[in-house]
Amino acid sequence: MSPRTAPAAASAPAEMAETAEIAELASHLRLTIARLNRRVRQQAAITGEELTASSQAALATIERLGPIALGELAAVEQVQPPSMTRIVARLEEWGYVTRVVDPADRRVARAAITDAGRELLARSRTRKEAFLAQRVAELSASERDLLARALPLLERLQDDAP
Amino acid sequence: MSPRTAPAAASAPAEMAETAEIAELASHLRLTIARLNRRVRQQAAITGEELTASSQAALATIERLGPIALGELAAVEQVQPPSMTRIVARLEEWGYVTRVVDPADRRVARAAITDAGRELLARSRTRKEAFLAQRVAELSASERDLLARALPLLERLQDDAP
DNA sequence: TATTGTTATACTCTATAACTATA
DNA sequence: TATAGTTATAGAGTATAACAATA
Repeated sequence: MSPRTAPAAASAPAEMAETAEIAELASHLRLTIARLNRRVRQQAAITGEELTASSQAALATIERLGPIALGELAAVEQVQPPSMTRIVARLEEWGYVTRVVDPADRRVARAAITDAGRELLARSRTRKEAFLAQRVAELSASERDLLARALPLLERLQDDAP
Repeated sequence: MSPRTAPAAASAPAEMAETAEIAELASHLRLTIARLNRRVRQQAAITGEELTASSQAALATIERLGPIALGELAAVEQVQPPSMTRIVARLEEWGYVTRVVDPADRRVARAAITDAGRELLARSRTRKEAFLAQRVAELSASERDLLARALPLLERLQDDAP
């Protein structure tokens, strides 16, 4: 079974307190995520990061899921198809992906990563000069460990249909 | 002293591995934060959340730091002054804040929260129907605890000048 | 002159609606 | 007809540059 628990209602005092605590945590998380995201995006613009977070996330997914249909990619990345069309068009323009029409069903366009794309991802993953990496480096080892363990939870919060 | 450590360079093999791990963590964190933020924003738009994350974050800071000058508020929220002018103008329009000109220095405009603003914040903090709150509720108690402990770290990553 | 905030303008990201090509 | 993707268009959020008011 899954490690998730889903309280249906809050009746006893303890459960009500828990519900309030959950709502508070969610609210706090939302604000923190938004602020941190803004900060990172701004800093990336200033220091001339190579890709925006959306483009980089799409590229990472293209690398991970091989030649992937744009519709599927849009679903994975939680954006609408037209947005993904744009993102992939730009990645292609810059030489990080290629688009191949599926021979079996010529309506389908698949995106595949290029060597340049792979190099870019590898580079960004080891960029120790980037803003966020510098900040992470300022944490203690145990704090980084805590962050690393919390990361899968953040990913799960955004996953589709539980 | 602070619990932070800042390795100046990576010379020994162990340090190099650590540096790579830090960069990887930062990269992963960036992508996760961006995706989660996108998801939350999108969902908020769909379900008609009362305020966007930026506005709500600004409002929360106005509540916390009392009548605050717009420039200071912009610095705290990590946005440029013109952006904050817009955000506060909208909050004022909707009746959640008031703007008062500082009598001592009439160039300064201070934003203060209204009763309606306080009520809105309280409401949003206990909104258990919101997308993120539902997802957080699906975590186990120990997972929520982990998240709660990681949150201050995320806040510190975005703080100014280490 | 220097500082605080505003106005004017533009850019990026993303969405919805309408369209094209293929099945 | 139904589906995959694209084009056209619009809106939110934020930035920079130029400006006004006050010190």
